[in-house]
Amino acid sequence: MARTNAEPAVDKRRLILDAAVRVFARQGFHTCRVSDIADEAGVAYGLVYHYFDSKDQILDTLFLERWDILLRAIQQVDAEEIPPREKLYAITSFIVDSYRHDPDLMQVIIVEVTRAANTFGRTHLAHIREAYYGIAAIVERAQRAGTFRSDITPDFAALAFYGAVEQVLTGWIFALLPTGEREYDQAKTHIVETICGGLDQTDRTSSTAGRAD
Amino acid sequence: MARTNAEPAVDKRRLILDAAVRVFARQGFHTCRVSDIADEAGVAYGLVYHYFDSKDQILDTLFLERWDILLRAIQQVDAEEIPPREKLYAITSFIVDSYRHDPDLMQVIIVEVTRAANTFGRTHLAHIREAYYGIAAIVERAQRAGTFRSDITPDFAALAFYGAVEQVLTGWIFALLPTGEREYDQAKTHIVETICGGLDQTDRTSSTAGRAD
Amino acid sequence: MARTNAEPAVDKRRLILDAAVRVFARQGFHTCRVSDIADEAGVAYGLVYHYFDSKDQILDTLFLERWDILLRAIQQVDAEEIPPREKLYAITSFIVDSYRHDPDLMQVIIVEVTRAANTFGRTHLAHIREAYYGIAAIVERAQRAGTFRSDITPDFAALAFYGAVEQVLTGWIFALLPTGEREYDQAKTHIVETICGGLDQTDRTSSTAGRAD
Amino acid sequence: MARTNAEPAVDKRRLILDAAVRVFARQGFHTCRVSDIADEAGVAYGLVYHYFDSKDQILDTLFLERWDILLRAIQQVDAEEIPPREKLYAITSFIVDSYRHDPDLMQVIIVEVTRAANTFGRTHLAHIREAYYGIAAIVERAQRAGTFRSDITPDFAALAFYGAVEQVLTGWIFALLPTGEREYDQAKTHIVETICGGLDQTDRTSSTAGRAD
DNA sequence: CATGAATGAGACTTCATTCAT
DNA sequence: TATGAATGAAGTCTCATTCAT
Repeated sequence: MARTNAEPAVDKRRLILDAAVRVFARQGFHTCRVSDIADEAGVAYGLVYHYFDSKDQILDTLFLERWDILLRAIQQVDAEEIPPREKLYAITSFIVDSYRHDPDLMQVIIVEVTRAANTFGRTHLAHIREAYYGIAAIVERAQRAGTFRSDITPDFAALAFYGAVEQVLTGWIFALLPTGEREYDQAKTHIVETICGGLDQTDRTSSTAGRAD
Repeated sequence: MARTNAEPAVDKRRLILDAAVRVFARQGFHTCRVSDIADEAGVAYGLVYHYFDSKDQILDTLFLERWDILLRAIQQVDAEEIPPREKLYAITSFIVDSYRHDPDLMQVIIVEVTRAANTFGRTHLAHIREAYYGIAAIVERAQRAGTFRSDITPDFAALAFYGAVEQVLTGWIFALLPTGEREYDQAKTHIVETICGGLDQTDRTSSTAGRAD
Repeated sequence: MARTNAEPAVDKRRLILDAAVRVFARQGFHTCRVSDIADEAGVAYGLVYHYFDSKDQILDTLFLERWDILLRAIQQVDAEEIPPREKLYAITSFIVDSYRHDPDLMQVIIVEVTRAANTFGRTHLAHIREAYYGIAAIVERAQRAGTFRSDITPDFAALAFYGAVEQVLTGWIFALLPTGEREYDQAKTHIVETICGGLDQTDRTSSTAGRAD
Repeated sequence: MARTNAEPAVDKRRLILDAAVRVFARQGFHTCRVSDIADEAGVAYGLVYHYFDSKDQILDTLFLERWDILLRAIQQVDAEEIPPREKLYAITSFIVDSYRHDPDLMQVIIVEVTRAANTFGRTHLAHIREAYYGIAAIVERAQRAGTFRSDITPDFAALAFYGAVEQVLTGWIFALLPTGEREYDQAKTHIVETICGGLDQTDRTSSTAGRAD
């Protein structure tokens, strides 16, 4: 008779989603069973199907929730009046911080969706592509402004940039690269430096927005 | 009475491997059944298990066969006395040409192994890592020679470089980028230009070994 | 609105076990399929795996359930203050009555476990051995009391006794011996008479606890 | 051009049978594959099927070869003019010595045929039964001669006797009883003593044909 | 006789999803 | 909402047997 308002004590739907993140990260989407998620969330098996139509839909939900935030971030960054290099830095920073704050979720999104080209990657190709387009738009504008070289197509540049970022995150996920606060911040600079400045030794007087460490 | 030597008329094992490449590329590893491979190869179901212990082992075999060739190519390139930028170009060229000559096989390797971080990628992590190390070694040497900047770790640079290459191939596989002879050759230059020269507009008089288009 | 307690209308697990007894007895463990059990029980295929990990585990469960009862019976008999011959009679009686009351179950236990030395018999050797030990303990005590001769080791006597009992049941199972209420009761006496009294003609004034027929 | 007579250098058929005995004893009939037998025999896979119609037939052959020898031995024993107790001793002795001389073969016959009631035991029931009948005939004659008691049917006595023998062999096979030359000889006496003399303590002046140890 | 590659039916087990309560 | 028992389709792998050489 207590709680009479509509708000439930706990949002079971959220409970399930959060549990799914942990389970997917730990066991992988295909290897885990729906019962593992229910167990992790501490809810009954059937309740998962009360809130979600399928196991797939849980991952879809997790991905879309987060990816939309990323897309909006990219758009927002592009709208700002800052140099393109800073825009790319901002995007890199957003992604890296996303991993820093919730490594499980980002691992799931990258490993199970973005890199899972044959399954969810294919399903969400349109969404994923939008991120590329957003980045390509930044590149294109920079090219028109003369800040970026024009002999590399924006699409291509966007792919290379995103590929580098994703690979670095994959490196963290699979312990190919050291992790840590310092590494995360360095990575932001290094990615942008690599993609914008290139690996070649040149006379460098300015660095990425003074963030060089 | 012809063929009297021990060589069989057709190498059924090879037949199965080649069929598996087509089936994996078309349907994906997890989606296809072993019978699909047998049907595609035109052999009996059981023969697949005569030559391979499991469905997994078929993919393992395909991956290892090809990946070892890549690893050797990287080592060979590193041993040559050419500028680091040309080394990276040679590696990129090798990978892109591999895709050009057998897109199905490269698709399978990338989509089902290299990017399938939670399944085969994990199994073959050690092999995959060796490619990174090979590239990192090239970067490191270039840094010591003063040709590459030294503020980006070789491991990091290798990951970014390989990430860009793989993402471009993924772009072709999923039609995010246009394909074609011209595109393949351009991609080689662009990847190296992006990673080595950077996206920034600078005074560029020389390009990658005269291969600029 | 009737049944409101947690007790299910029918215990499906029990339903499956009982069906398995009938199927194993009719077709043999190796010859039957899991679907045969499910069909016999009138449940879905998957439910069998909801309650049991494997087909093997079903047989294990059936065996262990029943064998533990036998072991307890042997222990109980040994604890009583009756002559050793009566103890052996009680054990024989218990086994024979088990067969009388549920011939299918006893057939399964004997044919598929106890006599299946290479498969389940090996798995449950420790349990089976315990029965021998229990019988051997009775023999040993009788030898110390001077009731049984001491030149035959208890282990050996136990094996011979159990072997005779099991062979008689096998005789019933495979129609080598006539079955029926009368035969079951006679068998009890005859087994004990044979093992304790021997086949030799002697001056016999007393028989097994007055149960001679 | 050497060996021109019809006799082959080695009897491959025998080679296969002997190998099968070892493989069946080691791995069990159901657990081993036909290729295991071929490997053990050092012959090609297909040759097994040149000499035998099926895997089953190999076991059938092994069993029948040996069992016929046993049946003949029983008949021969029964034909002799010796006391029934000595007849049973002779049969026991024959079986125990068979195990002593070729434990693998006897293990296979007992474990895979005689005790495998649901598979080969059923197939060869008629043959197995003949052994019981042979023993029962001895008992019956002894009953008519007044040497054996008449209140136990010959069939029943035969089953009990054979059951005890088989169980003792099973005890050796599965290490429930100690093995060794001494144990084998003692077992002969003990089995006959148990079945003929009984476990009861009585005034015993004569033992089994002076073979008591 | 001898070889071993080739065949293909068969059975277990998994697990996402449904549904009655 | 909440529960978890019930469903059944799907796919891998085994291995006895056949057959071309």
